[in-house]
Amino acid sequence: MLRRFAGVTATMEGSAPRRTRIQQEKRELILEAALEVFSTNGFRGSTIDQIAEAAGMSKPNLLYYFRRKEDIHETLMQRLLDTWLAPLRELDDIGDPLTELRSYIRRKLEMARDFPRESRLFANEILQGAPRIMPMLEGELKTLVDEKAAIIKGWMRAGKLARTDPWHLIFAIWATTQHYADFDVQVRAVLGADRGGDGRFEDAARFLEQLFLDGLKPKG
Amino acid sequence: MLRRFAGVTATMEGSAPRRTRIQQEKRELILEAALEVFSTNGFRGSTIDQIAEAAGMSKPNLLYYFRRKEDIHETLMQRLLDTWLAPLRELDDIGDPLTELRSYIRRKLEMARDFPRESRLFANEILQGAPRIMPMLEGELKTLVDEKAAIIKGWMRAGKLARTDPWHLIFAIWATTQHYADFDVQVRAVLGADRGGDGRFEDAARFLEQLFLDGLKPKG
DNA sequence: CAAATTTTTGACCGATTGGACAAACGTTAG
DNA sequence: CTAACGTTTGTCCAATCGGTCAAAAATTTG
Repeated sequence: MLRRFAGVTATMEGSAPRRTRIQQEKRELILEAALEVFSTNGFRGSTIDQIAEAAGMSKPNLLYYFRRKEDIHETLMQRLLDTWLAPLRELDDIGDPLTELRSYIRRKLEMARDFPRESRLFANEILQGAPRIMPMLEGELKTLVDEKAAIIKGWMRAGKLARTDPWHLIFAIWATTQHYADFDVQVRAVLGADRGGDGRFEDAARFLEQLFLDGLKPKG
Repeated sequence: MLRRFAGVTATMEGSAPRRTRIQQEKRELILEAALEVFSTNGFRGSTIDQIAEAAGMSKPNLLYYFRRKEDIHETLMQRLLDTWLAPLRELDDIGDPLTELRSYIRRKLEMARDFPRESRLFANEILQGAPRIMPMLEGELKTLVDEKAAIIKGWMRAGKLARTDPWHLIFAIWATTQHYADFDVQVRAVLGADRGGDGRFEDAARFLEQLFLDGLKPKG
């Protein structure tokens, strides 16, 4: 008799892998634990034992739901990318350009605040050369960014926005917002006990809005 | 007879550890190799064997110069921090504020271009919670940033700069410049073959200058 | 109920890890 | 030359790694 596995590799046929209630719950539990572990230790720095312990189960039990360590990481990555790019997808041609950009910045900053582990997981992957998601970067991501850069370029041509490089503008928004998730320890250490509390995201939001809209030149 | 070691732990007395010519050269070789390996794989993701091979020597030979893996990382970190904060230390009260900030941004961007491995080594450490340099962040770094933030605040009070949060301004400069080192793979993937070449740093410099000085609002 | 199936676990495996050690080798000073 | 010292390496070790497997335990199905 063939052995059965609760997990399904990503390369299998696209048909829904119909899972039992227990399988769904346990897989969810593992992914949650793995997000915690991977995001703070990186892929190679994390062990299956750590994830299993964080998920409250034995290692062989975990391997019953995900056959390989990489399968967990892959599943996590696929889910992440959808939600991670959602704010940029929402960037819309209709509406006032400055308002549109401001709310994109705000949404990205909220994601850094509410999903710091996802941000760090992504940062870890990119830092190490993106060995597992390179095709996505050159494909899906590039296409999306090019598309949005074209919209921004249109706004600039219409005189609604200062003329500048849309791609580097998007990079700057990513960098400044994700910084508050990826470099959180540093931000809190530098701000100190008094200013490093919960208010730091509102301070950041105010600052970034002013920076991106008006820059640093004094008025008048 | 006591065994001798070419390496000296950081906790030993501060006296110069007088080393032979060979020791200096080999230690330098190891640190160069370790920078390459650590910056792309993280601390836990790197092995002594990898570093030894990259340095062209056997593992026991490497361990003759650095007794533990951590000692290499620690030495690398200490050297890094000095040069890494040098641009901020240069930020000076004399001279025009906008010019001063512009050249700080340019210096940081040049460091991202010329020392990407150092940037990634630092990013790796912060991402994983800065377990090895936390005291430095709360001590030396915070002191330096507070000091420079006070200078910037002075400029703002004098009407030479738009009023905003100096700390978050420094974060934004760090984030936008280091992004081109830490997320280099992503930047190149999104820009594509034509625009992702050597010119990307000049494009970034132009964009960042405009962003920080004038923001995105259209003129007039 | 009982049979079939799914879930869980302890024991185990080969590979890799960081590091120890003594012996061999090279170099230098008297 | 030779003794002392500095350098290099092969070999080894215990711990940890990702992953297997068979059997026990729990659950679902008829």
